[in-house]
Amino acid sequence: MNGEGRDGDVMYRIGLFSKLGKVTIKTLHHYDEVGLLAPAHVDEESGYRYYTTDQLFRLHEIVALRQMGFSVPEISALACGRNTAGILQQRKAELESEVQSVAGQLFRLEHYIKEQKEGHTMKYQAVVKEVPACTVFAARYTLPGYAALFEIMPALGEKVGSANPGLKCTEPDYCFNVYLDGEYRDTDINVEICQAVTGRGRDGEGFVFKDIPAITAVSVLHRGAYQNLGAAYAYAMQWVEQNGYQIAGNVRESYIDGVWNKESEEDWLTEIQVPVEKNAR
Amino acid sequence: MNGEGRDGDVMYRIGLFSKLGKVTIKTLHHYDEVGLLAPAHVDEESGYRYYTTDQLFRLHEIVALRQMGFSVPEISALACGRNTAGILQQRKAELESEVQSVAGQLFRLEHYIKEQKEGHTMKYQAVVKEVPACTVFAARYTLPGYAALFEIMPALGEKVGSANPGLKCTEPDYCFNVYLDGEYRDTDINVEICQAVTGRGRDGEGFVFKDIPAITAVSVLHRGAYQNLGAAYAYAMQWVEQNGYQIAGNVRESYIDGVWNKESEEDWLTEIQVPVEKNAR
DNA sequence: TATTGACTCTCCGGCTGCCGGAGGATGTAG
DNA sequence: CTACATCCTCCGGCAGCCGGAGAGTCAATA
Repeated sequence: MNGEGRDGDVMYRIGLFSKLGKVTIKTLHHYDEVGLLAPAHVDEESGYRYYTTDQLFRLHEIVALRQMGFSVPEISALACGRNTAGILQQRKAELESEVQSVAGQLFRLEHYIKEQKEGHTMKYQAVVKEVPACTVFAARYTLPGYAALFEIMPALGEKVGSANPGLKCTEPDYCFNVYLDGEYRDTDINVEICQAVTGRGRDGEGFVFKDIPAITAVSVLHRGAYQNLGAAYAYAMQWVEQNGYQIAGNVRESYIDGVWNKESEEDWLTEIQVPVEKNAR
Repeated sequence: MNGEGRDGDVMYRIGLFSKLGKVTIKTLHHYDEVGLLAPAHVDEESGYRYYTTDQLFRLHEIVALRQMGFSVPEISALACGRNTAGILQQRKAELESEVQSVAGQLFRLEHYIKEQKEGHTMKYQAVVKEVPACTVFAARYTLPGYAALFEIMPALGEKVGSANPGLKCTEPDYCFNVYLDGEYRDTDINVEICQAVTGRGRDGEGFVFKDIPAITAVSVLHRGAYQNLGAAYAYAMQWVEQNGYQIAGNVRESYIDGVWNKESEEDWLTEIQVPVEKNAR
């Protein structure tokens, strides 16, 4: 019925053993292949695998570790006893960040569902992205109103260009404004205009070059005229707050499509980038 | 510099577009292949993909959904607007159970680390497993002590067998006891002996057949003499409590190796199975 | 003793959401 | 005209198995 090993132990064939341990035959094959759990005996002729209850013990250990989410190589390492504490701590850290991440996903999904229920047209989508580091030239202005912005920009470009011949904008273009006022204003707006370029140049009157570091940002795209940008800002800010993030820098308003390449205001495309960090729980 | 579409829109090649959207080229290839996001235009000769800022909008939506953990087919379905609410709810349920599961893993790992720190020899490993449904014959006894158990069992087998010729035990064998006393006793022990068989038979004097349903159980293996089983019970119970489970039925003590096939008590192998359910948070 | 029928073996491919690289075509600048 | 960057299409790989094909084994029956 059951095979007998040399030492008289009961030997189970893989099918029975898999039922004893409540794992599939395929899994046992796999563990054999990767060296996690070799059968006590393999018949040389038939290739049949034979297991003993000792293996059941080992299997239990493996399953327990798998149920904590360890990978097969990790379990092998743990079995050899190398760097046990390190592996455990590392897995703990992984799990902790995974808890955060799954909770975050759930939060975002609930936010999304709620919005949809409230009948929003899902005009905005917030996305977390990494914005790479870059070099920009920056100029500060106090403007009478938003309209003045796009009169200034060509002139600024000209000025910087003539002081730095050969200077090039990045491709794709990355040009953004930072509003320096803590509050909303529609007059006397303090603004910093930044334009990403391919290398540093010499500072000039009213503009400086800076290297800005990479950031993590929540990004919201806005299509249409600038007068409605407020809604995009509101959405982004609300999203940040409700999804467990914290604002970690000045918000950037980045111009993708605008009057320079689209006739219709409806086609203008602007991206709000809110630098963020994860909330400490 | 940038291509121009028929309608005058700026067209981006895949590299620039990937930088605009902060996704890799490979990802865009992939989304094209699976039909999630086709480029606005593909050059027939060169095969080059060209994207517009419209696609950027769409891409944003996709990324947002991916960041909530939706799969590609789910996003396709959401895009088509079929069964939107259902998919959202399903994903929500998935995420909720994932939160549970990851928290559970973390809990178990912490338990494991703590044990290891306390210098336990990791004698026991708890594993959650599904125990399949089966048919058993069961008999109840009040025993003077544990030793009596294994005198009774052969006789019981005989009795049931003679009343039901042709009856066979399952393979692998599954024989367990359930202690009916709520507390520990070492005398006047109320016990139910169960033996899994391949089919129902006729009830007889002192024994009945029953179909027992599948359960989820926490399993702990114990190797050695029965007098030390207490430690395994203690471990199992503590584990259940500390890892967010709840006892959901009578504990089974299942005999895998024993006096019938192992000479040395040290080799006896017993499995404690504690039927459980997840705690409602 | 041949024949079932239940097991088991070894490949091989597939799942997800991409990544990495080879080998070759295209596009743009100097 | 030549670099050099960019792009294309395969192909294979990742983790931890699952499913199936095709062939060999084992124990018991007819």
